[in-house]
Amino acid sequence: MRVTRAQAEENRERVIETAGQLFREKGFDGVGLNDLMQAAGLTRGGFYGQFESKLDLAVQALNRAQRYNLERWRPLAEQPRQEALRNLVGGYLSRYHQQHPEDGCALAALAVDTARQPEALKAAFTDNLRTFLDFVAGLCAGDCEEQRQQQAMAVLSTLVGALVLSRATDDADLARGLRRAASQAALEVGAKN
Amino acid sequence: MRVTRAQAEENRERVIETAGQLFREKGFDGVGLNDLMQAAGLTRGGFYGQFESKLDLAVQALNRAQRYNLERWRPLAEQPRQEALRNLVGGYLSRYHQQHPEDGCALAALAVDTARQPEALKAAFTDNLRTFLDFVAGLCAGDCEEQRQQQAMAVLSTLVGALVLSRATDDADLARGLRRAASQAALEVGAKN
DNA sequence: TGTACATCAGTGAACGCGCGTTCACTGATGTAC
DNA sequence: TGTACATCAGTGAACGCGCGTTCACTGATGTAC
Repeated sequence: MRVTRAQAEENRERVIETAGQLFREKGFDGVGLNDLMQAAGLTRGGFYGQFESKLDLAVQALNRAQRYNLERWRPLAEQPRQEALRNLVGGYLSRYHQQHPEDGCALAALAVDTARQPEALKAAFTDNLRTFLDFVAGLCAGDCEEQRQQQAMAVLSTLVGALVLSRATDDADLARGLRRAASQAALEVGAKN
Repeated sequence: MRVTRAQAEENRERVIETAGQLFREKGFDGVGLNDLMQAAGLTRGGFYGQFESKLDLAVQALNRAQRYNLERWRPLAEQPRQEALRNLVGGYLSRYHQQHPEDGCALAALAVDTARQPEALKAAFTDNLRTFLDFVAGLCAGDCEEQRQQQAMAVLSTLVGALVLSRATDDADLARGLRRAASQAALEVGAKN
């Protein structure tokens, strides 16, 4: 049952991406390696040929998911700042993003889970958080770098909080209210100079 | 091994409170009924004499934890609005709250977990969220109820996001930066009229 | 107030199940000649 | 280029363990007389 090296690498990648989706949807503890490998079209036993441990995979899946996620926002940097910020906020607090954690920001989907996991994962989370903050800071209107960093921290906190709360409620109106109110506040905070 | 009715009731309460702490610390999936009952000084088997299911307990524990939590903030309503809001924000984004989810806001500690759980739990979460939003709205400075509600949603989103992110990072400076920047933004948003 | 007995809070073993991880094995791939 | 063999990606059974849940049992509590 051996497989081409290229095929093996492709399998490995598919496991990482599938894991990224499943973890964001169900949490680290909510996904078994069996489900995971099956979802990637492989069998249980192959896992330890590809990864050191579940934690090892978690680190890679978090990195991958957030890298892809950032890549999707990246084009915004071409737009005028204010417009870009508006688009970021609008996209981040869209109904789609609320309803599809598996295809969204890993920081929001996995922050609480990460807080309960070993240092290795928190370190990876921190890297990704910093990268995203830098990106958001680039869309903020403050007139010095330090101010833009602070704006980015406030803006991202608002976005993540609203997303996380809106996902936890069963009331669609309340969820929309949260996203709307947070959008407005985030824009105000980020567009000041 | 039968026990006084009063004692039984006391045991039940202790299980609910212990569960509230453990769930906030380790998540719903991170706590087994065995650990839980042991932490409450009882044995595994007694659980189903007291509760219908783990989900049933989760609902009660979430309600209890958030009720206690709100009671602690309640005295702020006696203070002048602006001061009260400052105290709420300062306390919510304190280092202590960051480091002690088990003794803090259940909305922040369990939002992501709740999003992955059955409707019954999301409904309970929603009730508690509404109650907390009403309380926060009472400390906001907007000049009509609707505006204060929107301010409360934005403020709480900012608080929850900053808390959740600060807990997931291993960098104490970054965590402090997030709490600071979010504090300032939340105050600005909530104190406007 | 004292005795006889029904109630039921809590015990601890057991249920089937899925977890993360290990391992002997398979057989196509990649390599050496 | 063709053959012989070592490598190793992936398989599937098995490991010990803890999960949520069930249940027969115990014995002090609460109740009826």
